[in-house]
Amino acid sequence: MIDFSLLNPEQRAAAEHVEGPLLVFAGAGSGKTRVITYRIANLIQNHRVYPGSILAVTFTNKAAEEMKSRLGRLMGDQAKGLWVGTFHAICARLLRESGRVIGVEPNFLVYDDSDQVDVIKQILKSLDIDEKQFPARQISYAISRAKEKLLGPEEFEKKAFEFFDRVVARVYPRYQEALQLANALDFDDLLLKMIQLLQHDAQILERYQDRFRYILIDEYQDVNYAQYILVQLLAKKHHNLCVVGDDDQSIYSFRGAEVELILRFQKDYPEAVMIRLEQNYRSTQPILDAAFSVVSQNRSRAPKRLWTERTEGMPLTLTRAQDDSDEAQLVADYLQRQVLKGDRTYGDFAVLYRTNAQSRSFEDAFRRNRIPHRIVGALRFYDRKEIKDLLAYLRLIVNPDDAVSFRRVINAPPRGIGAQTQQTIQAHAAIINGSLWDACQDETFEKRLSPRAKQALGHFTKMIEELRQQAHSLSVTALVKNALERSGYWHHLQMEGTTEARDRIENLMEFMNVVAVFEETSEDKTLLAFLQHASLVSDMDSVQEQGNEVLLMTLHTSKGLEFPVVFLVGVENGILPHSRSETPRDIEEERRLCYVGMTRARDELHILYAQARRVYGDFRWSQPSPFLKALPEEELIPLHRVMYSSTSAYQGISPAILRALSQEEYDPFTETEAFGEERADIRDPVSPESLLFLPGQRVNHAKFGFGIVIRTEPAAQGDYYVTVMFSGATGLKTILASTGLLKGA
DNA sequence: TTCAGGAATATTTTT
DNA sequence: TATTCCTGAA
Repeated sequence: MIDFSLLNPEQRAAAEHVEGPLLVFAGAGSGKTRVITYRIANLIQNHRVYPGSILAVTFTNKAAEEMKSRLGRLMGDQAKGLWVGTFHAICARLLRESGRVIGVEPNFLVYDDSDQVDVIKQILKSLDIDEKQFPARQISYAISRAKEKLLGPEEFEKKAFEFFDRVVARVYPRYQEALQLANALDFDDLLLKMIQLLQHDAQILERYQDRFRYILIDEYQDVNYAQYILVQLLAKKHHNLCVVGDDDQSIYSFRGAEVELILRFQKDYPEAVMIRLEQNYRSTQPILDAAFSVVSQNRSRAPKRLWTERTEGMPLTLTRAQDDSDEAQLVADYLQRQVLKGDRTYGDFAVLYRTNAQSRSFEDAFRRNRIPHRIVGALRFYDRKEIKDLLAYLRLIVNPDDAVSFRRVINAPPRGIGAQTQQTIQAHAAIINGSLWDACQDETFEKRLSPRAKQALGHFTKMIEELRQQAHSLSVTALVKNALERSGYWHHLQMEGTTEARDRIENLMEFMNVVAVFEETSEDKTLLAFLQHASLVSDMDSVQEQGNEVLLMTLHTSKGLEFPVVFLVGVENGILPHSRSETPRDIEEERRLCYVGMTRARDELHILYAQARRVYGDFRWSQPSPFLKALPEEELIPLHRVMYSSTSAYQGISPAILRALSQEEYDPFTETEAFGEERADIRDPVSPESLLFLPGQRVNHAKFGFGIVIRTEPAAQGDYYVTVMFSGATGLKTILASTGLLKGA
């Protein structure tokens, strides 16, 4: 039996809802996943719903995994047979099951964005369109947006009036043909084809409607139009649709997400029950208040406000830094102190920023200060060149007609098949109206090549052909090994001997681990199954294990996570909101981004901005973000005040006391005083250089002379002991940092 | 064919 | 400032 007593009344109402549409507004940290899992458990255990008739859709694999494991914990084997997965994974699975009737072969592979761009580049070349004027990326983006709106090439063509769109309209149909030829679907196609399938065949539609009697969509504020239509189709018959989301956390409109769709839910389903989860189990009240004051400036949002039982808490800090490196140094100083005092460990902190480029100054500062840290999500595992190359080999083994993979590996590593030869292949393929692979196999083709190229190409095709043969008998692990060896890829990397090559080799070995795990856990152990699996998981959760390190990430990647202490940095006009956001709609999304960042914080939230920063090389002045004007000013203190106050137990002390610690009133919006002066003024009494000692550092003592710091350990009252090895006969001594007898040397 | 150096370019990125 | 992509010389 499920114990509902752990839920608050609203959570419980949502979890106990059985029939009919349900809309749950689940604010940040409101226990959303708990509600979802309890509701599913309730359906199965108390209402005898067959697990296989429940469909739970998420946006990320991580969320899907999380849900599965929590369901498993809650009810063990009873959760078996549930459909839990991302939109894309579920569509892929269903299309393999019954996509044939609309011409989708079950062995299709999925093209990711860089594959798309590659295809489009080729098309641009063949159409003689200038890539400078019409970048492949932008065209691919335009096609993707069209598909999200369910516009096929013909429909798009009819609506394409602008110059750029006219070009897109020429590329789009060819792009589709190219995918068809390679038996590939892109991410958007997975949804598009699924919808086509359901609209094409009433029987199949009804079969799926009956199969998925209970549908649950997580993060509903992020659905795009295609996903919305798909959900409508599936839920049409039984109306047992539960959507969970938070319009305040909609930050993916550039990927096609439409907030309006969650706000419209009650119009779509007038009988829908609406529940708001407003109790927050994560942050302190000051943090929630500040976050609310920011996001409530938005005009288009459903009314709601988070509250918590954690009414006491450290007030936010708002700090103006001199420039970006000063900003990073301030953060480094602050967190280093907390760790030295024993109040926190490195893993308690997260630095959140708007753009990836901002990570640089923090990396520099953290490295300088020997602060363990990790940048999250900058380069995804499957986006690495070596991994993509290897995957291309594997895809080519499964399907030699895959043009993208063919081009990718034909000369990687360099094997003497250069641009000239590749062009010849391309041209011949066009003549015989076949794939690149077909062209190489064609008898009349060889005459067109130089002997040298002929030999090189012969080696290549023979190698692929042999690997293809082996695919029937060998395990994926063995195939991967063979592919790396036979292709010369492995050897090539080994020869290079650079650190970079070493990294690549390491990544490839990590990849082999992934393969091994797949072979252990998957039922279908074929290479095809592996590729299909790999194309839908990008983040590789397995290598993301936590260490005790400060995490750095963009605001986007921070969604769904939480940290004891959050530094929200670079909160400046032009960065947050970003200068590229123009319309009021854009600005509202930027504000939500700010809100998402703020609500990641459990105990402490520190907001920083710089007066100037280096942008693409040159210095530029910045202004604080207009979003900050919404913050309750009387609650704000700059970080220096907290840092250099003699009170160690800053946690839990009242805002009044903290304010009293500061000598003067602090107004974050006046730009009058010279910052340098203010800074010196604050730092002088106890500058960080004089109090912060790290192992390995050289120091000078008033009496003992020179020495090297061996270790530091927390003492009372925020102070700490520094153990130093002094030169000469003095040897080891332990000195209390606050005595001020030690100086950096 | 390859590789080195110069020009162009630089939000966010669940799948 | 860094990175990527493209062009021209060896």
